[in-house]
Amino acid sequence: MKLDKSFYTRDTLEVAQDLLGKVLVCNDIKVRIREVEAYIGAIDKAAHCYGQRRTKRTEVMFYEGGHVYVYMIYGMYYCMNIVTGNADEGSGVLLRGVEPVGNIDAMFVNRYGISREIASKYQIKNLCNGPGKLTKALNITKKDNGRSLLGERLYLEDDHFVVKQIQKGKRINIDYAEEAVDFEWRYYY
DNA sequence: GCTGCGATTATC
DNA sequence: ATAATCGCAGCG
Repeated sequence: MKLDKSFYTRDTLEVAQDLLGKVLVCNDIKVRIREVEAYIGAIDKAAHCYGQRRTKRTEVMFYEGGHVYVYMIYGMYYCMNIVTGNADEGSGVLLRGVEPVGNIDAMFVNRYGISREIASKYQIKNLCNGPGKLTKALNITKKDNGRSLLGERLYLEDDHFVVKQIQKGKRINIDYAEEAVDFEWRYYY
């Protein structure tokens, strides 16, 4: 079942936890969400849109929940967020890790430019277990910034997979965020 | 215009 | 532990 708008326009921390175990569909590739981090601009110094910082880059973060915020990091990688809550809220959830569900071969080609056999030195375990890796594996780039998750190319599915135990902890690589470094908004299983 | 740096990754 | 690599935000 495809998730509709009402799934995304809720409290960000609830959406973040509910995202775990859901299936992300991108063209013909499917992956299951394993690790996420929430970012809430109104109170979160780690968020790009902290303090209503509305720039060309962060504009999408202020869209209504159910859109995708993609930005480039370190000049080399893209990170993908799912925008949550109401319009002008400025919050979202970063996808930090997923696991392959369908069309793993295409993911290998996207990641390494070669077939899975030839890329045998690389392990499936490392295929998409990071924010920059998963966008590469799914071929998600700047062109997807602002895209709706209610469309055809990119959307989420609930296949009734049950996550037994959700783990939580502090977010990764946000040392600059002062008190927000201690917010336990990273969820995984 | 300039500058410093980042919600990362692969490799040493 | 460190290089790779460039768009963005802040400043002026």
